[in-house]
Amino acid sequence: MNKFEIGNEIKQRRKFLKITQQELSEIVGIGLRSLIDIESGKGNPTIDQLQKVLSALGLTFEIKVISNG
Amino acid sequence: MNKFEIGNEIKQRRKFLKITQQELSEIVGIGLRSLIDIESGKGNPTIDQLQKVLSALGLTFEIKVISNG
DNA sequence: CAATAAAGTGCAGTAAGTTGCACATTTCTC
DNA sequence: GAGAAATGTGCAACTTACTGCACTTTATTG
Repeated sequence: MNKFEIGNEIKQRRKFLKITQQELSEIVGIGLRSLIDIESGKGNPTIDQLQKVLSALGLTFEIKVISNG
Repeated sequence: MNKFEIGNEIKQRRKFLKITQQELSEIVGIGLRSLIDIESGKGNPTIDQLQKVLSALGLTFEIKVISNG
């Protein structure tokens, strides 16, 4: 899962919840500009920022071992 | 999953693979100091850095919807 | 299609992550 | 338990992310 996929997941989820980037940025407490960059995959956010956004959207992330099955 | 848990996952995996922090930092191409901070949960790395470390360890991460089931 | 809202961009200042160094502490190994 | 290896810390420089602003482009709505 790369930055673009992450951005898309976030964007999809935000749209599903029917909120704007502006609204989400205010809910999360990060700059609108940062959120835009995250969603477009152009940014390189810190874990804290990513966590905040995911959390606000009812999302979370897990670490997994890459398996061959 | 918070930064401490992430750090622990990484540390556990690294030890499982029997490599030192020094070695892993060289494999990944990041500073030893950064890796130490990531493993201890003190750092706040960018996605790029986290991805590099996870990838080198044969790990990956997924975004999931938080469910009530 | 005109008006408005939403999304996206370049830029520059501010805040924060990254790194190596020198050193301290903990953990192995004999 | 001495010596060595691995892990961890404070610090300062260097680099990069974060943010708001002014503006452009792309939906959306009447």
